[in-house]
Amino acid sequence: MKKKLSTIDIEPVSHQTMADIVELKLLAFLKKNAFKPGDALPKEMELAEALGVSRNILREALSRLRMLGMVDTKKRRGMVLSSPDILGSLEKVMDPLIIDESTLQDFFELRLTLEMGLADILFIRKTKKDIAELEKIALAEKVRDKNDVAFRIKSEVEFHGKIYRMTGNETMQRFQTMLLPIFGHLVSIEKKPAGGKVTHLDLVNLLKNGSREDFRKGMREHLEHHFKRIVK
Amino acid sequence: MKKKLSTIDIEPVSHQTMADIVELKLLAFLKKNAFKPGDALPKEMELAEALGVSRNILREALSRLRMLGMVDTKKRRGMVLSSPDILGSLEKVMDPLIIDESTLQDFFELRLTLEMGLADILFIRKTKKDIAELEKIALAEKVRDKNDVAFRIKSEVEFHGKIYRMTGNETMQRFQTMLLPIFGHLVSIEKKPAGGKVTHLDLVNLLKNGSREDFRKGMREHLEHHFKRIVK
DNA sequence: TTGTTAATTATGTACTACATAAGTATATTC
DNA sequence: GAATATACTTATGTAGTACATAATTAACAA
Repeated sequence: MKKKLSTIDIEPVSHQTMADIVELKLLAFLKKNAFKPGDALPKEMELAEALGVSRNILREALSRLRMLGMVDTKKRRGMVLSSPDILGSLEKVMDPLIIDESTLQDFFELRLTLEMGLADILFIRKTKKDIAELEKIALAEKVRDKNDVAFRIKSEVEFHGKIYRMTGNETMQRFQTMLLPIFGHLVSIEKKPAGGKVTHLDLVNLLKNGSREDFRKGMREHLEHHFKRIVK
Repeated sequence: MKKKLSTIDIEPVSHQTMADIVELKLLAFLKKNAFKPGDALPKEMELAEALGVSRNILREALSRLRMLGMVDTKKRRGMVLSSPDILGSLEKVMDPLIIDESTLQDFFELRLTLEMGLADILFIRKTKKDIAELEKIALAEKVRDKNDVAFRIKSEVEFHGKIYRMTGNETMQRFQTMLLPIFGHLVSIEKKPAGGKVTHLDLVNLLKNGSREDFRKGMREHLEHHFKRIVK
């Protein structure tokens, strides 16, 4: 699915460098030995010798694992395996400008899918307090000029962001925040004032008084505009 | 939310190394100059000098970007920015053994949310051929012993994997594949024979003859067992 | 026990040297 | 003159050495 720059659709020969290989070997080493977070790793020199590469190369590979948050290193003390920050690397790469079109579309759909699936968790975790806050956001829109594009976008982000926060799922939340630029990038081209028949306020009321399914149907209507973008 | 190994919940002082800083500076440099895939980057020595670090350090940072698939380097030709493989880094880190419990739970919920949201795209993209293949998978389960755990798991993976493939969304598909080990890890503890009142075959029929909402309700029933795991 | 100092050591950074592959220019052949 | 072969150049890939730095340990003093 990855779009090639050239017209010839052929995979270039893989240029595996030593760092690439060492990285894979380290990952395999960690999995094979069932290392757990907190476990101490061998010293750089020991690893380098065992792998038969220079300390330079080893450090390039280690640097990658460090970036992923998989290993922590402290001077003198050595290296320890740690719980990686899963989404950290994703965040670094999430730039609409360098992601190819087809993947952008994929993420767009992924976000819509999430939004449609939120109802279940939402109805398990929703609290009166959260709903009140959400309502406040929705109400603030009423008093504003509907043609104020900047405000509309800000409000849109705020509302849906709040919904994700209401799930209590930090990962989901981060994921959504990460997807925002993509969403913005894709819909920025559109000129329509967006928003379907179901408003944010309607959604709040469905969350308050409606059923899970009612809310979901409302959300679907609300997102109808975006679903138009999905083609067979 | 990140669980600490120690009982003392305090953030350790950040040990930013030169490689960390250079990595960030490079990312900022790329974004600021609005580099697009295919654009040529300055040479290593030029970058190193501009940043005031040794070539070693620069290469550690570049190695990270290379891993992310953001830059491609060829001898003599230099470096070019490229469309990163977004999920590539995620796949490397997705190891249930080293991910902390709370994040695992988050991903579990994320997967359920996706599954519940799939109906919309599914009903846009479904084809007779795909449904027939899905039915074949579901039918194969009938003739097998229900206590054959290995087969049950394999079939479960196959069925839901097929559903994701039916979306035509490669990213979503990869994402699901990536989440499988986590799912497996979390449900491996359970002894129940899983499976709610709605079977795979029921889902196939709903996909064939039912509405979007019918299918979604069926899916919810089918996953009810898993939703039990989600607590307030 | 507490506090200070010195020695130790593994990581962090810099620098040099050379190998290698991929362009570029030159020379050769027909 | 076009095509091929050759030598040259250059930027990345890898190796090795040297030293700075911070954290740990040990020894010692108050």
